[in-house]
Amino acid sequence: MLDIKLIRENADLVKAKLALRNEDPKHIDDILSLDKSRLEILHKVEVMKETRNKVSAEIAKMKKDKIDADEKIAEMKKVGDDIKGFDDDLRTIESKIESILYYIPALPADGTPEGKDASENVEVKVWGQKKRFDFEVKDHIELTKKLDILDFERGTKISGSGFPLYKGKGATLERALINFFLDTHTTQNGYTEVMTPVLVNRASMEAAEKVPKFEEDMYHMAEDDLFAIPTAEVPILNIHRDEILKQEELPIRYCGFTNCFRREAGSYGKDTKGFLRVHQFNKVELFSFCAPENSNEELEKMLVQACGLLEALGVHYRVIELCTGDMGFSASKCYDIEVWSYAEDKWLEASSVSNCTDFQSRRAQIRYKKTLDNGKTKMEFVHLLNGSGLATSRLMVAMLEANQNADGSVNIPECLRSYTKFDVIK
RNA sequence: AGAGAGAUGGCUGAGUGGUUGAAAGCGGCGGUCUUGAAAACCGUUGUAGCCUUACGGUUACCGGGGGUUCGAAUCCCUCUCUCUCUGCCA
Repeated sequence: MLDIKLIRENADLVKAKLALRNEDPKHIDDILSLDKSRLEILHKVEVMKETRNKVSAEIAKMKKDKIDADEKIAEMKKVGDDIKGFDDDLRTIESKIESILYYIPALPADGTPEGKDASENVEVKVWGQKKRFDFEVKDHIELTKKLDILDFERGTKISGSGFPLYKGKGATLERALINFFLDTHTTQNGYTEVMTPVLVNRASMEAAEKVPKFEEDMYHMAEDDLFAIPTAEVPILNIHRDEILKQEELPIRYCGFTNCFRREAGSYGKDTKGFLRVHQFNKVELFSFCAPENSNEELEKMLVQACGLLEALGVHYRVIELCTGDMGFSASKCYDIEVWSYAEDKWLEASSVSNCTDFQSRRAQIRYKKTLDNGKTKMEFVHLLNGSGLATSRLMVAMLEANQNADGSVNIPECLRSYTKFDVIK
C-alpha cells in the first residue's frame, strides 16, 4: 500500500503518477479528506486521554491518602465516555481509509514508459531468431497428444479444464526444467532454495497485496480460510513478514519451486487453448529482499538471470518493459519475458520480473535497521522484488514447437539432457 | 478430534487493578581500566502515530479484536496461534 504520509504531503505527485495507471484521482481526494478529519479527531481525543491519565494518577494518590475522590471520578467518567465516542469515530474513518488504500496500486517508477495498455509496452531486447521450418509446424496440443506426454482430457476429468496432466517423458521433461532452473539459481546465481507451503492464510495474502483486491482470482478454502497460492511470491514474501532484518544480511535472495493456482475468472475464451492459460501451473520463483538503494540494480540482475535460462535452452525470446497502464498492482517497474510460439504466431509471456519497492513491505511490515552516516539508526522498509525464473507451461509450448522435427518428434535441449536422460521424445 | 497449559521488549523471564513502557538476567551500544583483548565496573539500549525548525512533548502498543473500570499487561468475552498428553495419520 502507499504511504499515507506521502499522499498527505505530495498529493499532486501521487495523483499524477496514478493517472498514468488509469487510476481515478478522486480516490486520493477521498483519502485526503478522511485523513484530515482523522487527524482533527485524533488531536482532540489525545488531549482528553492525557487529561484522563493525569487525573487517574491523582485519583490513585488521593485513594492512597484516604481522600474522597468521587467528584474527580464522576468527572473522568464523562471524559471516558467522550473518548469512547471519538475512538469509535476514528475506527470508522480508519477502516474507510484502508478500504480505499487497499485498492490503490503502486506508483510507477520514474522513467517507466507511459501508456494506456499492453499495446504501448516497449520492446527492450530480442534474443535469437525465428527458425525456418520446411514442413508445417504442429501446435503443442497436436504434438503432445501424438507423443502422449500431455493429457488435457484426462486432466479435465480429474479436476476440470485448465488442470493439465503430464505423462511419461512429458512429466520427466517438466521435472528436468524445474531442476535445471533451481540448480542454476542455487549454484550460479546466489539464491537460497526454499520449499514453501502452497496454502496460505489471509494475513499472508494481505501482506503480499493480493487480497482484498484480487480475492476472486484465488482458490479459497472457506472452512479454514486458506488460499491456494497464485505464485510462490506470496509464501516467500511472508517468510519475513513482521520482521526487522539486519542491514548486513541484505539482499536476502530466495528461489523456490511451487505449483501455482489461478482461477482466471473472467478470462474464459481468451488464450484458453491447451497450455496457454491454465488454472494450475509450475513455476520457479526468484525473490529478493533488498536495500532500497540497490533495488534497481537488483531488478536488472534478476532479469539477466531469468533470460540466462532461456539462452541456455536456446529459446527465442524478447524482453518488454511494461508501460504504466499495463503493470501489475504492486509493481513500480516491470519487465516481461516472452517466448515465441511458431504455431500461435505470437509472443507468449513466460516470465515477469518486478521491482515492488516498498509497496508490499509496508503492508507486510518488513523493515531493516539502517545505519546512517552519523552513526544513528533508522528503520526503513526493504524493497521487494520478484520474478519468474521461470514458469514452465508457456515455455513448454514454445520449446516443443521450436524443437519439433518433421516426423513429430521433439529434440531435448542440450542443457536438459543430463536431467531427462533422453535427448529426443518420439 | 478429546483433555490440559500457555502467548510479556532482540532473547530468557518476573509481574493479577493505580508513577509498570514494564523487574532481573543475557545480548547490543558507549565509556573506565588495559600495550591490545578478556574480565570487572559505570552508563545506555523498543516501535509507531501526532505536535514541534529543533530541544522536546504527547498518545498507543505486554498474541489479535471487543468489553468492564476514573484507571487494565493484570478482570470478562471472543478469535488466532504454540506446547504437553491421548487418538488418528503420509
